[in-house]
Amino acid sequence: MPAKASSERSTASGLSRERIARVALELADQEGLDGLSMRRLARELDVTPMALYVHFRGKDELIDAVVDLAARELKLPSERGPWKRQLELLLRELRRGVERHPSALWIRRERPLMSPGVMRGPELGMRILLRAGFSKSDAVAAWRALFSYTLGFASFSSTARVENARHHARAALAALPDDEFPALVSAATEAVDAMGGEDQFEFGLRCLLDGLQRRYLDREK
Amino acid sequence: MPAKASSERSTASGLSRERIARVALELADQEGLDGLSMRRLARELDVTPMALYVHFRGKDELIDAVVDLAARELKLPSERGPWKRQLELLLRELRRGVERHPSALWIRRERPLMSPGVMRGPELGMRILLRAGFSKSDAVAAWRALFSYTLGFASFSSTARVENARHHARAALAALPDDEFPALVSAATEAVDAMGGEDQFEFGLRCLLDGLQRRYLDREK
DNA sequence: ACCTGAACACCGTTCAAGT
DNA sequence: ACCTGAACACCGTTCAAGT
Repeated sequence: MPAKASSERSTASGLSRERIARVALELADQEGLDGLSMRRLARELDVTPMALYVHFRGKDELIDAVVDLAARELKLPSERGPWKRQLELLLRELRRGVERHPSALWIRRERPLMSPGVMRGPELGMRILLRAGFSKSDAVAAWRALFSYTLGFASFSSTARVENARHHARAALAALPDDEFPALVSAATEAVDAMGGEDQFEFGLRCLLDGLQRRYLDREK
Repeated sequence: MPAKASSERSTASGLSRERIARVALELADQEGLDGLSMRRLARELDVTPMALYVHFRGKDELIDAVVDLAARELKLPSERGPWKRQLELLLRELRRGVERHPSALWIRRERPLMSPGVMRGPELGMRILLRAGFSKSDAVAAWRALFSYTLGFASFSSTARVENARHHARAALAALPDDEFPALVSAATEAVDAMGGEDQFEFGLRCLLDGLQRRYLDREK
């Protein structure tokens, strides 16, 4: 019987694309992106490194599957209520997804991954914007801005990183010469306290949404 | 005589933190972040891998020096004119810096780097915001949003990546089932055309600045 | 102080072989 | 079709030794 390529049937040793990707995601979550190696993953699965190459062409393909898997976990919000509220919920969920699987974000470095799993978020975002009255190209621009802000915040202000980073930051800020960095030194306490909070994220997000509405929607009235 | 990228003559013992970091940055620019290895860098410098460890404790310390070097290249704008204009110029320059040295961005993954070189930008940003009338904690929040947006855009919408990515994106969007992704498929042309332009960046930036002004400054009047 | 050379414990991947 | 085992060309870093 011919098997579909994407079928999740497990073989004698219990290996399948599904299972490999899931264990790889767990491994990356626990040990960080550097901990996710083909050899380490094979060890985790009690299998030879080369066994993985039966299911994936190489590490890149495996990694794409891992990111897609992580993206599928997102619980997309319902499409009810004001458009700004819908986008808030969507981007909050996107950020929480990245928070859960930080390494999945850094995996998407050079090549843009556009598998169906990862495109569910963008699809919903575009739908909300189009329905709100944005033209196609305005909607694309608006989504781009919202998306950049959200992933940028998750990348450089993640709470996970912040917990480890806070004392480091405090020391680094204290070490800056205050004749050269007066603004930073004077606001050091505020800066450290403010690192990576969910509130900070939501506040910036609302500012961006306000601005988008003004520039794209209100101008025609 | 083999043509070297670096112009200055190196004597037999001409190794220094400065020179090592500069060659490392060139290497990362040319070959990507994966091309920057201690062994490869040593080969480039006609030296044993271990010679580098005389000047740097390890790869992490070297990499911090590389990022700091890249950050020092930024030509910060003058502090004249309206505050929104000043921030526009600053963040545009920040984005261009990342565009010039894409790998420097991805280096800052786990640990937050706060060397004097990289803090010049944040310092100026904070100064502008404080002078504009933002309170300390509002200024921190505002900078955080602007910074996240800028680096997020540079990370996920870089023109460098886009040139390589455009046809890939076109194919990937075309491959999405349009009953499941109606919004994306209908705006595919706009989405591909709009990828990573400088205009897109500036437009989103202005929206964010507008929103920040409304939420933080105008509310008190 | 500055650099070399050998060594250790890792990588991703190819290739030939086993079942 | 699925997996093993050995091999190749890489890593970062330690340690002892040379100058």
